[in-house]
Amino acid sequence: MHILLVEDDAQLGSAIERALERLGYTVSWLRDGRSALNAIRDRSADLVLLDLGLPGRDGIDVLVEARRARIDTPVLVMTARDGLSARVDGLDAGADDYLIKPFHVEELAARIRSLSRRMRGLAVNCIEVGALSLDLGSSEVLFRGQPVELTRREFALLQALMESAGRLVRRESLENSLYGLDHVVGNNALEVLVHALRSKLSFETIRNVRGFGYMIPRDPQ
Amino acid sequence: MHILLVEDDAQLGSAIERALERLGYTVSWLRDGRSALNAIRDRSADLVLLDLGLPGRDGIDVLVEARRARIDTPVLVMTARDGLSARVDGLDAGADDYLIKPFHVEELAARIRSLSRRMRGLAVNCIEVGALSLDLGSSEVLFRGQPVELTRREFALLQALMESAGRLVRRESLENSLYGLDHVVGNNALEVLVHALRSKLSFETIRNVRGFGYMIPRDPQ
DNA sequence: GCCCCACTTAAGCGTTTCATAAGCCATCCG
DNA sequence: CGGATGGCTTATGAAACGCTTAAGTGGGGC
Repeated sequence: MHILLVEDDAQLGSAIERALERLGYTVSWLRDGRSALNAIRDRSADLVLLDLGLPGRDGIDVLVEARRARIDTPVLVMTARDGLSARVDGLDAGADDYLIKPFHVEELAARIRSLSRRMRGLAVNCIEVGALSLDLGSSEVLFRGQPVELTRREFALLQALMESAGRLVRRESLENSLYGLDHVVGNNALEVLVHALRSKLSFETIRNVRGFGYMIPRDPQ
Repeated sequence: MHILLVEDDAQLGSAIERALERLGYTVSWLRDGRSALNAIRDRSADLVLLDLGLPGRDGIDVLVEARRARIDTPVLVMTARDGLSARVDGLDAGADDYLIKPFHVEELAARIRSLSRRMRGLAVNCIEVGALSLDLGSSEVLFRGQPVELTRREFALLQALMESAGRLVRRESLENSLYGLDHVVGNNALEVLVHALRSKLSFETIRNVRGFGYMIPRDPQ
C-alpha cells in the first residue's frame, strides 16, 4: 500500500515517513500543497496523510480541490490540538478521518488500518507481486502490464497464491480456499486449474513443490 | 459533520449511531417524528438519516414538512425491502437517496460520502460518463443527448454502475444496493433488469464480466 | 373494481467454465 | 534400469452463467 504524506515540517515529516515505512507501507513525502495536489490527482496513492497546518489554507484547499475533481482516495488529516475549527473544516472538506497532533505512532497505524479496511471493497485494492498485479476491487489482472482475462476459479487461485507470495501454499490449503471444506472435488482439479492459469500467464510464474503445493516467488530473480 | 439519525428501533438505532461515530461523524439520535422535525428545522444537521418505517406515516410526514419549510438538508431514507411504495414515496417526497434495510455499514458510509460530496460540489448533481449523463436531482437521464425514460430500478442500476464507471461492480454488490442484503430476490432479476436497461440505451454500454459482475467502461474507445 | 405499469419469476437457449478421466512426462526410490 | 508416485496436459460431458422472451403478481391511478 502506498501512502502520500503531506507535511511541511522536516523533523515531523521524516519521523512519520520512517514510522510508516517500518509498518510496511511505501511513502511519498511532499512538503507543499501544490505538489501534493498533483500527486493526488495521479491517483497513485492508496491513502493520503494530510497536514492541515500547512502555511496558508493550503491543506484544506488541497482536499477541497481533490474532492471537487471527484477523487475519492481516503484522506486522513492531521491537525493541531487547538485547531478545532480546522478539524471541522477538514471533515467538511471531505476528509475521512482525523488525527490530533501530537499522536502516538500506534494511533496513526490504527487509523490507517481502519481506513484501509473501510475502503476495501469500495476503492482499488491491489496486490502486486513481480510482474503481476491483481485488483480485488475491479477483479482485473495485469501481467507485465498487459490485462489478462481470468475465469473466477483462476482468479481465486491466483489471489490465494499472491496473498502468500514468496511462501509455499499447501495443496490442501488451496483446495480448501477454492472449493470449500467439503472436499467433494476430485483430486486432479487443482492441477488442471494451475495449468490453465500458467498458460494464461507464463509457465515460470507458478512454481510447484513436489509433494507439498505451489508458490509464486516474490523475487523473480 | 453532524448527522441526524431518526430511528425508532432501539437496537438498530444504537448500532447505526455507533457505526457513524466510528466513522468520525457526530450523531443526534431521535426516536420519533415530532422531535426529528424540530431538529431538522434547526438546520443543525448536515445530513438526515431517516427511517421510513416509523409508526404511522411519521417518516414521510417529517420529510414532506421539512421540504415544505424549504429546508434542503440532504435526506437519506432507510426502508424495509418490502416497502417499495414507501421508498417511492420517500424519493417523491424529496429524499436524496435511499438505502434498503438491512444494509452493510460500508454501504451506508458510501452513500453518506457520496451525498456529502454531491452537496458540496456546487449542486452538480450530474454524473457524466461517455454519452451518458445522469442527473440525480431531477432523475433525468440523457443518452447521446436524447432523454431516456427509465423506471426506478433501472435508474438505480444505472446510478450504481455510473458511480463506479470504469470499474467492475460485483453482481453481489449490485444486488445489495438494489434489493438489500437479504437477497430473497430471484436469481435472475438482475439480468432482466440489465437487459431492460440495455435495450433502452444500447447493448454496448453495459459490459458483463462473466462470473464477476457488470461495468460501464469509462473510455468507450 | 378495473386496468396499466413496473417488477419478479420462470423457462428455453447458447456459450463458457469446470471437474473428471485418461494418458503422458518427470522425479524419486530401489 | 525400472517401477512408482506426483504432476502435467488434453479431451469431453455436465453444470453454471448470462441473455432473452413470456407469463404471473401486486400496487397505484382512474
